[in-house]
Amino acid sequence: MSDVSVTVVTTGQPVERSVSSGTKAWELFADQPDVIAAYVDGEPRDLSCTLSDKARVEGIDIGSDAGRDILRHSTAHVLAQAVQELFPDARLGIGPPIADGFYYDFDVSQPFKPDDLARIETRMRKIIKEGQRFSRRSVSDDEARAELAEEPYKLELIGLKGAGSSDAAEGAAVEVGADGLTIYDNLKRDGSLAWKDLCRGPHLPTTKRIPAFTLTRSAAAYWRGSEKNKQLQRIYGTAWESKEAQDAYLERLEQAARRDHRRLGVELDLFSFPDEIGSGLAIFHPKGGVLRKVMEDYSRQRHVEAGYEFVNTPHITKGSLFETSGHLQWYADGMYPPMHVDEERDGEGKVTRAGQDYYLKPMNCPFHCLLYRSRGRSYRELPLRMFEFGSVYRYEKSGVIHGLTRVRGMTQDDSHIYCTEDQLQDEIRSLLTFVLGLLKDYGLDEFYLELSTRNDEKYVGTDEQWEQATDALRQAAEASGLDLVLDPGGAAFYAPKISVQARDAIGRTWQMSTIQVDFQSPQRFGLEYTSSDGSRREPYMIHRALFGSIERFIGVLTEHYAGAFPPWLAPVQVTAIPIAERHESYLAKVAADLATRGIRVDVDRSDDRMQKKIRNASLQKVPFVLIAGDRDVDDNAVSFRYRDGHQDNGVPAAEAVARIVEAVERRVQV
RNA sequence: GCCGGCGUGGCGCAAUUGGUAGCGCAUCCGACUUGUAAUCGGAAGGUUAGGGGUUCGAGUCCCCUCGCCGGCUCCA
Repeated sequence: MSDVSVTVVTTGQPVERSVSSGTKAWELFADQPDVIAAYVDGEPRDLSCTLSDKARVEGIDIGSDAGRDILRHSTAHVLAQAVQELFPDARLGIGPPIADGFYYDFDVSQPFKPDDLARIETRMRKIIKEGQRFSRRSVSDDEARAELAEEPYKLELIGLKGAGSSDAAEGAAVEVGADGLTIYDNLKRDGSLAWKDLCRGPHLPTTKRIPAFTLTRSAAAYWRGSEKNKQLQRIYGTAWESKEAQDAYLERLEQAARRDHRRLGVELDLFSFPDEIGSGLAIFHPKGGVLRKVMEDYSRQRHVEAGYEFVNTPHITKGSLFETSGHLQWYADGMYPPMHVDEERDGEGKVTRAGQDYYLKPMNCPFHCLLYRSRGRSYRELPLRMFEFGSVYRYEKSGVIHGLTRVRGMTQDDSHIYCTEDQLQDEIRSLLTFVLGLLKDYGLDEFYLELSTRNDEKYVGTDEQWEQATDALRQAAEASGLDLVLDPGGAAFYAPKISVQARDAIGRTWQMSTIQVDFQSPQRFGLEYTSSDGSRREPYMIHRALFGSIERFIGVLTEHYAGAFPPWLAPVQVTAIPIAERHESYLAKVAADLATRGIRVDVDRSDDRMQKKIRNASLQKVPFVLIAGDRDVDDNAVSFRYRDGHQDNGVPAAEAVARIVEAVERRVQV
């Protein structure tokens, strides 16, 4: 038996090894139980693959990103096997790994019920216990078609194989690679076939190598992600390299649930959604109202400094405005239906006076275009920056409404900038700086940008216009130095956009600000200005919202801070707690001092015990708790208690006031 | 919009096979006045989301509407 030479890479160190011909990858890693697959010349492969001469082999650890993907993908296979054993009529969709888990789609006559998930999970554990081997074999297209004759969705994927991955469903790449087709057989200990699936692989060596998994939920999902297709039943699950890793993940989910803004909105008395008003329509309670006011006030101040002019426009308009803008053509479904007014009829019901359709506005831009057009404009007044907290109403589909982050009524911090071609680039760049600076002031400081380009099936305007607008945005985005991610086809019908994505305290990203360069609206509204040479020109228009909407931004910040807002945003900044009733008047004086400095302070005069008052202030996440008893009164001092429980006792009252005022003014977190 | 789940006082939860709606917190009243996350006692509060049906009897079963939750699709 001849030897072959392979290079084994462990922790970055390549080592040449000579092994006998026919050696399989697993033999190199026999002493490394965490290695479940290997890169062979850069390609992920099963450990059962045979190594060729000069191969470069690197083990894939089950706990690495690549390893977890393989683990989860293999677990998805076990799920599918269990489902087909329990529900023989179930047809297979696709089953890829996803962030933190996996799913598999099935076409079944009856949607899965919660009880079914429990049964399926039990069956999966049985399969795992059996230690079935994942065995790979190559097949021709015709062989695959013959073997998978009962699986119409797999056949469809085979048919798509050559068509380019963009046509296939997201996640389908794990089933069908660019190369030849492969089928994975699940073999029992005795070598008999338990199950098989079309799959590119690689997989774990055996089902026994799944250390921890759980099925999380079932839901419907459209085949290949299109509403036009049939809905399949999707089962989601998660799988981890150890029980501990899975527990940590489940704990993270619980932590995330605890900072859910919908829950905190109730607990902190910030806002609510009374059924009587309607879905997706929030009311802000006094504490949420203060938060909102502070956010708006600061935003207004920054807009004044940045040279914006403040405008105001109504909530409703005749439909013709949105015919001009094109919104009725493209987004009528997303608008509240019109109010038909002023129509008159005679006794026989015959219309004697035609009525008018009024719409709730879903956008502010057409109004701002009218504002621009209200008189002749000179190049001297450009760039003209109009700002408005504009309330808009969108008839979002019932299934998408979610707390404050997806609502039907919202207030945008909306702005439209009209400028010359020469000013466009500078304007976008300074806007980006402005946006990022503002978001940082609110405590978000990790960003990347997304560039959404034309949707070829939904747009107006010429190729040149789109190219120019997209280039302008791309250049500004690249100049920002932030990571830029492409979102092909993600633009609105009238303009490409840059969106600022912000990462929150637990690593989730949220789309915040958007900046769009629009050539269409100025044209549709016939906007122009007189240039220095006396000619009439069409201005460029930039749409931008920094918060997106105030509602959404409050939702995001609530989750980012888990309700523990920095002092400048906190609805109640200070709660003063007397040790006993006789200390109330002393604290009232300190509180009055704070109040004159603009601090939002409450003295807790309830007849609860002071321990209870501390608990209440903690639950309300008040940044500063000031406590005073005999010792403090005698020393004209107060004792600080911070949200993390740490103490700072005997602080002179004047210093305490100064400390609080400074924290608020500097907008720091405490 | 689609699929599934759910809907009990302000909030969080109970109510055996259909058999007279309970608890904790919050609220109100009273007592207590205490140095760092829940003092004690009492009172009040619900047409069980709304409507219809089955039944001697419905919070429990069936239908419709509304709303919420989890996904999918969508998001100007």
